[in-house]
Amino acid sequence: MTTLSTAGQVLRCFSARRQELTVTEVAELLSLPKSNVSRLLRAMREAGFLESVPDSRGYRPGILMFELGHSYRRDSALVARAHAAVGRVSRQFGHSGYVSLRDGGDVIGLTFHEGSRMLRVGTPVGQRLPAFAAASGRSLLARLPDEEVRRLYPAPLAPPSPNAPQDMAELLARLDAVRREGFATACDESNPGVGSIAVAVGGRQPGEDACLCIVYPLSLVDGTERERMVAALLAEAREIQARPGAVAPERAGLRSAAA
Amino acid sequence: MTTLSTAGQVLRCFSARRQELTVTEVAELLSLPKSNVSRLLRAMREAGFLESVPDSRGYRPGILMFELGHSYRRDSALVARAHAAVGRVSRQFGHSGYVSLRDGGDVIGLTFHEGSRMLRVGTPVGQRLPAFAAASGRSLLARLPDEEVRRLYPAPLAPPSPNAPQDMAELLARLDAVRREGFATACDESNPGVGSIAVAVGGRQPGEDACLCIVYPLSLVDGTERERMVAALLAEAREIQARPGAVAPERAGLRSAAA
DNA sequence: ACCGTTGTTCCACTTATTGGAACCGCCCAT
DNA sequence: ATGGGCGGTTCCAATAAGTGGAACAACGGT
Repeated sequence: MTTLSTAGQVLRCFSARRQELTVTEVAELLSLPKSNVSRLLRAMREAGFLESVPDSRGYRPGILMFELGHSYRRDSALVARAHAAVGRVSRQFGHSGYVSLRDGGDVIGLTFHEGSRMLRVGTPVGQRLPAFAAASGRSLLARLPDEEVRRLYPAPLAPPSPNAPQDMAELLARLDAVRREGFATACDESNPGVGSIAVAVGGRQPGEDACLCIVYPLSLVDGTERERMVAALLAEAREIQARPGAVAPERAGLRSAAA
Repeated sequence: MTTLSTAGQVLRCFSARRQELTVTEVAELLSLPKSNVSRLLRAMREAGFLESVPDSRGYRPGILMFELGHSYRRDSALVARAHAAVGRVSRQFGHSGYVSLRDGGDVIGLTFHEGSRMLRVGTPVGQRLPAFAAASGRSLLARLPDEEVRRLYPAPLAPPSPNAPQDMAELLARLDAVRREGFATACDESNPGVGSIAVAVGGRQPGEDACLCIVYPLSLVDGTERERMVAALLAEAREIQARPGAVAPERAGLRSAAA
């Protein structure tokens, strides 16, 4: 193991839940000697990857991570168009929408358009979910051959709810349905009370796909509205696929703030 | 030099301008042999710090950076209160506002509240500016002793505009004024056409300070409005300082999206 | 003041990193 | 077509790092 890959493992220990970690916690999570972890975390702090939390022994990701995170794919044409498309559907129905990407067996929210109804789903930006247990994730997984999906989940699936696929066979069956129908849906899977509809759009390379997803409170949406949202998302995705090089979306205001 | 600190240097080569870098570019920027850079970038990709850009030789920061960046200080009470306070002043006057932090001799935008006027200043979130040439930066620098400010800028200042401090003496004089008056201002410094007013609030530790900043188009604001904005910001900052442990701001909607 | 916990330092051992030079592959100009 | 030129990779011995068990130090709590 190189120092660099261990450092990567350390960073993966952080999440929205775990915003702060100590030497002992990291040592246990990664099964490493405390001595190594102690030096590694200090070295990562010196290098800017981490910072010490004041009045605490803990470490947290450094401001360098924050800075880098905020220009991620800022000028990707595909993401920009997907974001604009999601925004249109979101405005039309009043439900929140977002664009997400796949990273291995997970999906991560990339951009968000907040819904306009009083009861609305909040932002998933920067959050990681298991792809197999999310509409957005399955819409992206469906673009891979079954064989590759199997490789992404070598261990048995750990479904977060009874509505999620319970094993590989069920997952593959649902992916097949996504391939036939062109969209994926989920109800009460990774997030209780939330339903979602997702359509993937392709980049030039496989693995460079993005996903358009609308999320809504289950209590608010009936079959008719759901079908209209599916149709709207499919139409937007078709438009993106049909004309790969089309216009980027507008940006309002002066470009960047002063101080 | 350890691998880790070199990796940190590599990441610092990226910015809003430079979203993608090749082996040769990094080798020149850091004055390192191409052989090392070639291996390092590959190792950083394997570890998740970077990803290869499709149809290009280039590398860009990886999705791991994006993920980590989005939970940075998400649950800091100081930042949350500062953000809420900036939001109130921003709404009152219609101009954009933001919260920023100092990192060495730079400031970085952390949260943003968009203005409501047709002409408004855009987001600085995740962007790095030289602290000495920004109102937000000077409000934070003013909390340090002169001696430490000198240490932060060992080389002669490189002012981005004639309105910025041209040398260390002028900077220290302006910091002194900030300490007396309690706020900092800037016009046409790092961003042309933009004026700004900034007030710092303190964390428990020095260096853990945050800055409340209002930014406006110079063409829209006269002396009277400016003074009222200064007063509003000062009042908010006083409130934060007076009651360090007070309430966090509201968050709307269901907490996190499903998929 | 003591104990348990957490983090750091030490040191011999092992392994990775370094950087010059040679090499590969691609694109462009002749 | 062919020979640069350029960007990137690979090779290798010298060098500098990382490793982990154990002893040690620093806190916090009772």
